[in-house]
Amino acid sequence: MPVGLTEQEIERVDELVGTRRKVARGMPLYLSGESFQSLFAIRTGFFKTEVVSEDGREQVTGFQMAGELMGLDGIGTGQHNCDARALEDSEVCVIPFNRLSELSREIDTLQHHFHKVMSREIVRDQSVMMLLGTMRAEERLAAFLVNLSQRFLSRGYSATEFNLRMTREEIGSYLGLKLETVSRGLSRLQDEGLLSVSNKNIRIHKLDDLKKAMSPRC
Amino acid sequence: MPVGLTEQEIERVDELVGTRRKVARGMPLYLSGESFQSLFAIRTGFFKTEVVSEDGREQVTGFQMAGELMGLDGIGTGQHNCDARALEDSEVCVIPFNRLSELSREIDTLQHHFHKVMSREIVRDQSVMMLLGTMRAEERLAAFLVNLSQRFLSRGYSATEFNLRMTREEIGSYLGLKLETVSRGLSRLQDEGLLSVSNKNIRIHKLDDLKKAMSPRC
DNA sequence: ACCGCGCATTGATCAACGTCAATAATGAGC
DNA sequence: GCTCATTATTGACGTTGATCAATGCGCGGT
Repeated sequence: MPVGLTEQEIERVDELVGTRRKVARGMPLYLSGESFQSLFAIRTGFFKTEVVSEDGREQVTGFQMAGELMGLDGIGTGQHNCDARALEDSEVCVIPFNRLSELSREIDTLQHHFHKVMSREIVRDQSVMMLLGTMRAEERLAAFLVNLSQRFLSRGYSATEFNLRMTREEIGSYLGLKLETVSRGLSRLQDEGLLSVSNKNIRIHKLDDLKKAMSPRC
Repeated sequence: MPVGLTEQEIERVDELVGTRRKVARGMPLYLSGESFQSLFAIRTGFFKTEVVSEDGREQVTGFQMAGELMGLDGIGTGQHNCDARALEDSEVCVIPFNRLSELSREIDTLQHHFHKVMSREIVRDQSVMMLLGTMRAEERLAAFLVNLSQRFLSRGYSATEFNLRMTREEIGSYLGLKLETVSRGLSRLQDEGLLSVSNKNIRIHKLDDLKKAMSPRC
């Protein structure tokens, strides 16, 4: 949350958070087409966001964890443009968007912070475009795991040992691969000694080499 | 530009636009790493945005035309995160970001409009992710052409006859394909009678069928 | 108007990934 | 603790798009 606020301002930002909401594993936080009213800040848990095209194609557009903001895609049209679904039992803070708008008009630090969050989401999406447009299957997997690793680390968890919350199919959808290719890729990274896979449990042995595996074949 | 403003507000939004800037074909509007100060609204011309990864990979992340806003990616870090380059001689309005921030704190219509623009950019990026993640080469090409067609139409130009401003290689980079694949795809769409290609000139004969060509094989 | 280089097209071959299929392992629910 | 459905692994094979290569064309610059 933004720093550099007066105590009074902090109080007002606190009261901005309307309610909390629990979302059980597998349940939607919101669905595409629903009216957009609020943003959601994840307190605990893990989500995926997924877009469904007219012809029925599904694409996972991201995995979100504690501290991240969801729902930004709904501002433009007033309707949510993707489904957000909990991958484990989760809890979110509900942030009514019109109150956020009002308050950010009064507290410029809040305004600036909000703009930064939106901009970073754009940059994140662009790096996924790069991944999908230019990387080979094993490189995508390595990039995906390194990204997860860094995000766990920044939350105080281990960067080298964690449990995946999503299935191979969901990983594949996110990375533009089929689930079999994801499975083979993980097996291959394991064979190369970079990590151990046991179902959803990942132990990274050589994080440096995994980072190198994001780049074209050595 | 936003509607529903008083005359006084319109004046103030007008004075927000600091200067204009001309960018010759091939020249950068900004480069990755440069300090972010302003957003740019395209008055005339055509741009591409491109990200370059650490290991040297390049990915075109979008093509922008008159009326569209560029530079949103720089807000989060204070530095531009991609290159923006003119594909033809162009002119932009320079919008100093700190003045936009101030003014949007006073004019809520402006604030809301700005938030919508950012949100739509996120949604646009997600639909590119869908394209890159799930579509086959010819489907991507069809989707690309249909998108261009609609954007020309909404600007008062022909939806069925236009000139591409970018090379096959740039199209390929955007679509996650090699330039040869782009060329073959265009030839194939031509053979199927959906359109005519003559270098950069495109004439769409069957827009409906082209839209259908975005979906999996019939 | 001309020249030259960048851009586009097309063909042949190849590798990566998808598809289809069979089996195994896991864990959620009773 | 057991069972079944879901998820994951692995193999064999097919297809798509990448790669390599050669040729032709057009347009920008002088």
